Amino acid sequence: MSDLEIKTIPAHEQSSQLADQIFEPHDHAACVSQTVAAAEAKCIQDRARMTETRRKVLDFLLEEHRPLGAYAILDKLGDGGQRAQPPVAYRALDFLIENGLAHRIESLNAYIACSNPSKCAAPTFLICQECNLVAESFADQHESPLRTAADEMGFMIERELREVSGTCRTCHKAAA
Amino acid sequence: MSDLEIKTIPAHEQSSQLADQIFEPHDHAACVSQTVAAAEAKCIQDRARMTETRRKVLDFLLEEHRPLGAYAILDKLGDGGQRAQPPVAYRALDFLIENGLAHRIESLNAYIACSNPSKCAAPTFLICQECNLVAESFADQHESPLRTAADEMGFMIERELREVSGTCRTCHKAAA
DNA sequence: TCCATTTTGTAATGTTATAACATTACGCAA
DNA sequence: TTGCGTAATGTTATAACATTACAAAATGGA
Repeated sequence: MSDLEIKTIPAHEQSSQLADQIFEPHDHAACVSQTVAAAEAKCIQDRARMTETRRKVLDFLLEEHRPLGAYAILDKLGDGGQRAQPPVAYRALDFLIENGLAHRIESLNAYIACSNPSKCAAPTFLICQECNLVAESFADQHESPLRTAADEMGFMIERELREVSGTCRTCHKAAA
Repeated sequence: MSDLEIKTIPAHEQSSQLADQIFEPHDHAACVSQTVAAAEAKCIQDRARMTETRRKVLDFLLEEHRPLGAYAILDKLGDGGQRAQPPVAYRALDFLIENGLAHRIESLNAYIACSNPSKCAAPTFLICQECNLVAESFADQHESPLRTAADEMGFMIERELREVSGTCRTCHKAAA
């Protein structure tokens, strides 16, 4: 752990983790335990089984707010010994994604834990190209110009993918 | 060519090809020649070289409003004979993308010709999961909730990726 | 014409993802 | 506790997508 100054977030605010806290020093242990708790609650509610492999993969994804490639996950699963086979990681990832506990970042071919399993739907990702941290924005997208355009042409939206790359405030300040 | 009814689009409107025309029968020959003309003009303007391979790849991408995978392009380049090596396709695609003549659809790992090289910036893709057609929407995104959220947290946007999957009007009607 | 730069050809390799099928573990009811 | 059905995992093979490296050829300008 670093000895940077840590912001403490009141418990009642933690469940609505703001995207920009990701890009700054924060109480990450709390961040993890809170997300794990939400994930477990969601599994119980949805009668989904959180097995050992799935749990491990979720833990790996939660280590940092940085996406992991499938093969990085396999390496971690192998842990120095023999590396697990691809389907092991992909199946766990499929489970986590189907149950809203993780997301795939299409522009990076990589995966990240959902930072708020209880209220996440159609998230937007903010990807900092400097520090590689990725935050989820929960900004309401119901009124987006895109939805209006789709509506007008009779296009039924099923899945919406939004990924934004750029520079976070912290990295931008550092560069100046 | 099919003998479906064709809509003729006045020349002065062709340069602002509407996304929903993609999903319906339209004068595709005009569509192609118009886009090729715009692409050539852009190359001259930007002092970019439209070589034979690049031209072929652009032609392949223009055949239909459907994305092509890199290896499909390689097959077409080989044309029954020996298949070209991956870098041949990827270099041509890089060129086309850098010069705004083609786009990569991240959620499909595939590529599509830009339907309006002269005015395309930060497009949104509408992907029909039934017919696999992909349209670009040029809806203005300057006022999106996402931009506001990014602004507020000091995140500098460099690249914006928007891909929407669903069902186009034509396929939706057909299903009913 | 010569030089510098861009483009092309080709081989090798790396990375990501799925298919197919055997085996094991788990939840539950008899 | 046993047996059964389902879910999950292990394993092998392969498909699909992408990059690196380097030599040869073409191109355009001095």
